Amino acid sequence: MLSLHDTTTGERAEIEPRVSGELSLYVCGPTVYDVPHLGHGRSALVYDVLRRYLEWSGWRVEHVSNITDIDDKIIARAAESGRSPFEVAAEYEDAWWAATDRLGVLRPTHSPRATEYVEEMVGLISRLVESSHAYQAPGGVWFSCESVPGYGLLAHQSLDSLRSGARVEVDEAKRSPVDFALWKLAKPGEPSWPSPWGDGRPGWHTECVVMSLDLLGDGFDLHAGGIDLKFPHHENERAQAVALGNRFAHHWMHHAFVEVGGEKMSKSLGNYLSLTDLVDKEDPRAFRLLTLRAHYRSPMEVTPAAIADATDALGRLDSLARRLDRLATIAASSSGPASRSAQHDSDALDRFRNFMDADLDTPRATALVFDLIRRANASLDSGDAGTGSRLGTAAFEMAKAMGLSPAVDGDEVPPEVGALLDQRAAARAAREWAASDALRSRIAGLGWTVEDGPGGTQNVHPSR
RNA sequence: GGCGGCGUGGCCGAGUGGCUCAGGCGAGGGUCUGCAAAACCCUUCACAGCGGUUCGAUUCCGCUCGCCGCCUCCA
Repeated sequence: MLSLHDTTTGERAEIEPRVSGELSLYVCGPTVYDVPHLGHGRSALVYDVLRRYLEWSGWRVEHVSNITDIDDKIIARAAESGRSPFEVAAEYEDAWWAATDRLGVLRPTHSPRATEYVEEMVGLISRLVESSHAYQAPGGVWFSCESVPGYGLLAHQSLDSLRSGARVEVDEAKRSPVDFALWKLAKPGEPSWPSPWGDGRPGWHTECVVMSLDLLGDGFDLHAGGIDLKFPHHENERAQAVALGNRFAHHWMHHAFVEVGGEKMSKSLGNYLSLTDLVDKEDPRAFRLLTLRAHYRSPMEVTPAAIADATDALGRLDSLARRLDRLATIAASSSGPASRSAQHDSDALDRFRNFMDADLDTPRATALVFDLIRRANASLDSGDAGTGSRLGTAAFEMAKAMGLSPAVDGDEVPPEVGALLDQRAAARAAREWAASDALRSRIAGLGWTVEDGPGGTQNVHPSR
């Protein structure tokens, strides 16, 4: 049974879903004002792995992740580029899906946009005003944090200490520095929606409350996001929901940052790497493997060396896959009984489940995969095809449960490469090694790697 | 100031009160191969510092040093 570290208690707790075998999951998605960076990619991957693992285990996962498509930063971006905020949001939402698709992240079951929920947000804010949890002031409507008992649950701080540490200016007509905007009145030229308090737009913290409750219902199982969202964003979401009598999320989980030289990667620090660039230039699986090898609650560095490291490691996965494919082809063509339906190694799969169930210990799960790869190769080397494919199949099964698949060399060898391979086979048969080596170089120049075995050329695949 | 976290071998990065102290990458040596590649085997290796608890600590406690995050928008 899956247990996860819960932010509210600071302890690991077993996930007890509302409906057995089903997880309702809400993940805070991106504000689409720029291309996504590696930190956003990690976020998408962490919850993709959670979801895939649960689905692999037979659960049904209702996964909601929002798109914040109206926000001060989007408006600012639009202003500086002479476009409408809606054009800006659409462009970067496209970039978001394109990048996460390349990462192999499953699309959420629902991905609501903030602008689709403005009416509902106005309704929620109205109820907060009516129940005196919110107040109108110049500039908009504000939420009164001290009106909610237990404010600070996620921050693990009392309202007093939050108030004294607040770094925000106390102007803005706020009654308390911790209070936050529910509704921002529009300045001239800004996009706006009608409301009882005047035309304006919702504050950021309200959309997730409305959308999660609408799509998942109260008491949904798990609310998740980056550690920076813990406070104030999630605290404020919870405060609104609780103020209106909701239980809100049952469990809370937060993942750590991608860092650069020990510092948080962020737009404001200017030290970010674009996710879009990464998935264009590198094997997207390398980034997934890196996120798997670091625990989700630990910070991780993503350097070019780390990407190269992970890419090389993936080579082990791919090369075993080719080796087993070859074996299966041989077995199939000889219609022999050998290793046709390879059985999983159930002991290994049990260990895998234990690791994953223990707060998603993907580092150990990944280590297990690579250990199995080594053992599978060793078995194959010793001629034990049955054990080799059993272990290898288990490794691939686990990798799949974490969203990692061997690269399939689907594309056929192009004719010019095929011709060179034929020439090389002839040269080798004639023991003309110099000619053979020259041909291998030419083939490599065309982007293909040749691997020979005792009986001749065993494998040709695209170089990486 | 409050709250939270980090400091592991050449590098990345797990984990644990003692047992052969993950895994990947790298380096060196082997096996295999015409040579390579791939694969396997072997070697290399650590727990920031100082105290304390303990039969025994990298793992627990305290302190020191260094670093980071949140308390403002942020995955």
